[in-house]
Amino acid sequence: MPTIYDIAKAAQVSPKTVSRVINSDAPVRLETRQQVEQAMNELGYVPSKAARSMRSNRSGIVGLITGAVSQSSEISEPHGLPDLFIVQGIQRVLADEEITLMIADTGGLAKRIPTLINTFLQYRVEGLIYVADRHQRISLPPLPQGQQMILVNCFDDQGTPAIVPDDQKGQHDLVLSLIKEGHRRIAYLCLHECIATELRIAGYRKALDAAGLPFDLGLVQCGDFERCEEEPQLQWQIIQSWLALPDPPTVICCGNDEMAMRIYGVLRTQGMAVPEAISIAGYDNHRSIAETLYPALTTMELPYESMGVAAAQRLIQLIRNEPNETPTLQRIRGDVFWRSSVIARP
Amino acid sequence: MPTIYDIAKAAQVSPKTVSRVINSDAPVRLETRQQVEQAMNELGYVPSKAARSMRSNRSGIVGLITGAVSQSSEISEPHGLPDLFIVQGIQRVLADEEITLMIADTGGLAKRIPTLINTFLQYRVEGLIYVADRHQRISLPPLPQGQQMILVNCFDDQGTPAIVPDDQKGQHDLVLSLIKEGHRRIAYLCLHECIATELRIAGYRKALDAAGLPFDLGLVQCGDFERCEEEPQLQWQIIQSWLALPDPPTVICCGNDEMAMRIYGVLRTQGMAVPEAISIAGYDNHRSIAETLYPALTTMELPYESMGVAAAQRLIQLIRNEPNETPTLQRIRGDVFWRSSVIARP
DNA sequence: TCATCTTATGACACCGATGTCATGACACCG
DNA sequence: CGGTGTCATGACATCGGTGTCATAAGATGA
Repeated sequence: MPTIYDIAKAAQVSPKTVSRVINSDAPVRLETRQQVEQAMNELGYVPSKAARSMRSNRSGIVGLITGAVSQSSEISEPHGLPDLFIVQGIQRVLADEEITLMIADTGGLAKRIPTLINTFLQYRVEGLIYVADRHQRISLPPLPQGQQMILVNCFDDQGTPAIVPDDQKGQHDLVLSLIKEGHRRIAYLCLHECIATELRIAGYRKALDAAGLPFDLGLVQCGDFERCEEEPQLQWQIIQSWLALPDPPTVICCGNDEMAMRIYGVLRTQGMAVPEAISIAGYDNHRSIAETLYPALTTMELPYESMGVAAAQRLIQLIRNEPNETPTLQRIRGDVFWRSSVIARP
Repeated sequence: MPTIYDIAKAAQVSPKTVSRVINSDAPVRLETRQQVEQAMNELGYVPSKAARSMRSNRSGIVGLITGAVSQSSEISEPHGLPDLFIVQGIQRVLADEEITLMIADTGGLAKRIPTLINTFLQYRVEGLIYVADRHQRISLPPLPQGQQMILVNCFDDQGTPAIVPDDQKGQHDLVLSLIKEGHRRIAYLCLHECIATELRIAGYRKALDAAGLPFDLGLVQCGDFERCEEEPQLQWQIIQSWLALPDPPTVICCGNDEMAMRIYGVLRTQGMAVPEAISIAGYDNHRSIAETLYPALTTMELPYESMGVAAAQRLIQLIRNEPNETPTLQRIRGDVFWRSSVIARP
């Protein structure tokens, strides 16, 4: 691979002049410039980032760490991996700023994180991004003084800037649009207990309150049985108990689109048509499910791409030392995606 | 960020001795080593890859380019993105070899590829990996002499080493296991015309041949209507025409798991139970669909992770200049995942 | 016409690591 | 006791760029 010295020799100028042509940071005579450019083309010159960043102390690299990390377990569950959209959002913003993204995966093992961070530090990354696979509280090892970091889909107690989905507002908006379509009895088949579930139940309740509808504790049940053998039966039992009520629900909100997909199966096995017999709503807008299901699924977007964009923009602000008045915890809102699994009620 | 000079000063030795402690490539007196190590801990020393790679000419980086690139179109379709598994497989192998992966995304725009490659060359990557989002023929710009590259999920005409799924063997194995379970009339609702479809139809036919079953052209139909409004009706028309045959199929192979999911919906709308009335098989083993559908979907694995592993291993061989007798085009096989959407026929 | 300024260029040091070679202190051997 | 070998360490150059300063040529102005 040729260097500026090779180019300098070929163009019969000094290396510094070649540098000036490359960076156009000082005037160069047209004729000289052309000689240099010709030499660069002929020799196929590619500048060395290593040499450059050594001199300038700016690597142009941002490091990203992903993986299923929680304080509690080390289970790497086969996740749907739509959190890749977060990465895509980040990537897009960084690419525009000519920043290169280095990605490392924990493979679900939290203990690998310090090693990964260390590798990134060796490359003198200008910033770090940690992406969790679900909304959670985390705790990462301390970083060297001055090293910028952003958390995505998670947050910590040390005041690290964090980007999370606005789960409360999300469920709130979804339920509110159901109410607007005439639904009065709204069941919620939620996920296991976690931060997202907690927030979403709060949002669900708030929406009912806002519409002056009563909150019926019986209409909120955990429908997440971790895909065990008996899950369909257990889910059907819950639904049956709801249907047996004097005032049964007209729509079921599911904890996520995957659960909604399974509920489609359960209902149809029992001869209940969606949405004619009962409406179904999901959460996540996991497009390969929501758009593909038949009928297509009404759902609330988990704004992964927007979160990625927000994270990258915030990190760039930090790197450039620009002033920002964003709160530490930045909540990103999604949209309701209205499809045919919910029908209006008079 | 401290350098070896800072460490050297603190430990009262020469920078070279610090280097020796770090690399343990020459004997250092125990006492001296401890002084140096203490200084490194106290100052929080992190070696600079940039400086290192400049001296050694080895960056320890491999660049990966992904994105929907084809010769024809520039449409970035909302793909299920399970090709992330390819990246994970690659990542895992490279991490073990202490190679860092840099990932760039074309965002579906082929014209960005030269720029991305150039960026990687600036970092002096030791190898490049190009991952396509579906099995296809591609054509990439030429690389500098000696720059190693591997294609994944695609291949070219220049003899670049490539890793692709063995689509023919895959469909062949799937159909063969259906036959083993007693199915004699096997319908195939395939995807639009593409390399994978071509190969899979060949595999389907070969399996029938091997079992001495006749190939009925009428049982192979394209069921891919690009999610248009009328798709369910069109698909049902095809299925209806099959059911009207004097000897109707007992199982339908779908072009992928997404299509299988939609067929579940269509069949149930028409009051047909899966698998009692008719069995369904998919392709891809897109787990968030196959395992979540009810009943769970029998399908052929698209061995993305294995492909990633194979690609990384092959690249490392190339980088290390190890001899290898692998053919240019390396086909990776997957397994049949037998679930409850197919029942045995007597 | 000479001082001053601008333009175009080069010489040289430096970023942070490592390879090469030199050197001083011992140990060992004949 | 002198020659040889090993061990532990340091001086110095080098990788490929860029920042700083110097300098020569030509333009401008008093």
